[in-house]
Amino acid sequence: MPTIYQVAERAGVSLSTVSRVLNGKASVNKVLKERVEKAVKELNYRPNSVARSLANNRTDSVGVLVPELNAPFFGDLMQAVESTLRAADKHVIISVGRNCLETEKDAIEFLISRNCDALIMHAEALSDEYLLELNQSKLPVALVNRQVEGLPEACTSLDNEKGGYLATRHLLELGHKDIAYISGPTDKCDASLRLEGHKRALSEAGLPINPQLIFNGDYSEEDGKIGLLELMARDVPFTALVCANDWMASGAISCARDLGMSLPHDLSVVGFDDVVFAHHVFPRLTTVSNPIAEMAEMSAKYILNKVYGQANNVQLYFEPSLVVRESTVKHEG
Amino acid sequence: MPTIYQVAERAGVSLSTVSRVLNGKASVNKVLKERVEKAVKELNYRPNSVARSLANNRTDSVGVLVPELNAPFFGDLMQAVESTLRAADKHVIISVGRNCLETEKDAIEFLISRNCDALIMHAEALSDEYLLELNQSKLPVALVNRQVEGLPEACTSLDNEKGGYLATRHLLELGHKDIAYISGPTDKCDASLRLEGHKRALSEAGLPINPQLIFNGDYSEEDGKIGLLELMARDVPFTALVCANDWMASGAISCARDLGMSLPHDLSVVGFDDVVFAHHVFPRLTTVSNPIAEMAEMSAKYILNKVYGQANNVQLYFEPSLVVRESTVKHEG
DNA sequence: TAAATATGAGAAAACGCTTTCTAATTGTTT
DNA sequence: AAACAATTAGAAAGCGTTTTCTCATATTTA
Repeated sequence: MPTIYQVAERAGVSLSTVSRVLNGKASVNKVLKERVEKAVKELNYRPNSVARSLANNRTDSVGVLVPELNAPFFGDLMQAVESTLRAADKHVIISVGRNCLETEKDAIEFLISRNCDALIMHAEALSDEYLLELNQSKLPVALVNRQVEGLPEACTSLDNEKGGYLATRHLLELGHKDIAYISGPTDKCDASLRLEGHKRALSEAGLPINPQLIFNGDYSEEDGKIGLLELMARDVPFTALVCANDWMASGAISCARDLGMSLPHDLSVVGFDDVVFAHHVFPRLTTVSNPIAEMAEMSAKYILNKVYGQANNVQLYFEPSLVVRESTVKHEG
Repeated sequence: MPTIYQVAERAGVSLSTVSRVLNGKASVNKVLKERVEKAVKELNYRPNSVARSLANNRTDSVGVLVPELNAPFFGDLMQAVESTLRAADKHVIISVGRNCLETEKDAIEFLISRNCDALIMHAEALSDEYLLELNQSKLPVALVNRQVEGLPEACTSLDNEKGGYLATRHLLELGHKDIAYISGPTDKCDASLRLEGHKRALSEAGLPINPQLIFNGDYSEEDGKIGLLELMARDVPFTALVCANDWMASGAISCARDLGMSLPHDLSVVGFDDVVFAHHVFPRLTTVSNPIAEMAEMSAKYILNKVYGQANNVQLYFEPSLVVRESTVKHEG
């Protein structure tokens, strides 16, 4: 590997001059500049990014923390972040947090020890305070799909309340009056907001909120199944079901079918997130779109602005929309 | 951020000594060692990984190239690589190749410019020669799910031929005699091997190979649909269908249902890969498992051995197995 | 034309480590 | 007890850049 010295020697200039033409920050005599460029080509010189980082105190790398990698939702997130950052010649260091406080902290320590210039994360276990402190003391952070108090411009988020509202209103418009709800873990704000939206839709329609029709799940497919079984065991009839994410919707649907129900006729189901498999489930799932890829892209652009001096427009707040497929039908009667 | 100098000063030793206790390579007087460790704690010192890399000429980072990130198959791969490498304190730099020669080359250039110590890739467009040269001249590579001539120990792969064979034999055992096949792109060796396996199963059963029952797709969901339509248009009856991956199987299944067929009764379908959504499709998909996560883990371990002096056992060759679910049933009659 | 200012290029320090080389101290052998 | 070997610590060079500082040359102004 040739170094900047060999380039300088070959071009007959000092290494400072080479550095200057490479970085284009200071003006260099045209003749010398051309000689340097020629030498760079001939030697096939590529600057050593490690040495550059040491001198610069920046690594051009951004740490990304996600709960897991083998899930469609986070795949979309990663894809968007990678391509946005890559286009700016930054690289992405990934790290997995498993939705667990310890692991998330570890992962962040790991990324810090790797001298990332910034962090983009979809972190669920970490407290607001921790994130605030991190952002102030160590390095800039961007949060995807989460609001944290005190970091208004660093957070992209979705109007989850509206999402829950849209899901339920859709069912109401189809004539359903008895609507069950399988929630995500209510200590997570997205889950509780979705539930809020559901309740608001019911209230607006003048319908009561029956706690017997609400089950708290953990967002897993398994809990979709368990939730449906539990709701049915309570013996309060319902003709439609809203699930706080697509995984639980899928679990509930296959459970319903195993129970001998005919879908969507016997039960209309709405999901949330519109992940890639939503149209693989049968009947194809009516769901609420979650623009995770766009949110992730905006988080990346925010970092590009904040840390690398770019000037992209960034949108922080996103609206969900309803995607009507075949898992919901008019209530007859 | 404290540097090694401040630690040395505080401990009253030279920075060489600090370095030695940190790296544990040379022996250091017990008293001094303790003083250094105390100073490290008190200052909360963390070595600067960039400076270390510059002195060391290694970055403890491994580049990973995948065609895409928002697909379950590659999510599994990434997850396995990340956790294996992370456990060894190496970090993963990701890069996306889009299955396109230009992009894959770009991605590799990008990773090289980032001074990765090694590359792990699922590359489909790059030629064997290119990979060989890369491995010899620049940096060690590991190939996931691909055989390349001349790099026997660097490749993990699956017995695709056997996978195709298993899929078709399963249908034969269920009494099917007229079995259609939707292949992947036959210029990719995994696709052509799967097809070989299919043919061998037919031959062993004494059945003819009818080219009218074979359609060449491109592994996309869309082509599963197109393939089924085309096969049916050819007017050669069949009661079962093998698809060279789960995406095409899913496309074919939903197309069949749209055509008014009742599955699995009217058509048994087998997929390939057993990706996460295979059990979301209805009927739940019978498919051939592809141990991509294990292959990826082994590729990571190979790199750990080769580049970082570890001594893991690595398995390079994997056997697929059949996962029977509900999309295949006995042929009646 | 002389003095003052701009411009461009080289020398050298700095970034924070690892590692080789040298010197000093300790322990071993006869 | 003297000579030698082994062990351990410090000094300093090196990794490949960026950037500040300095100086020489070119340009402008009076």
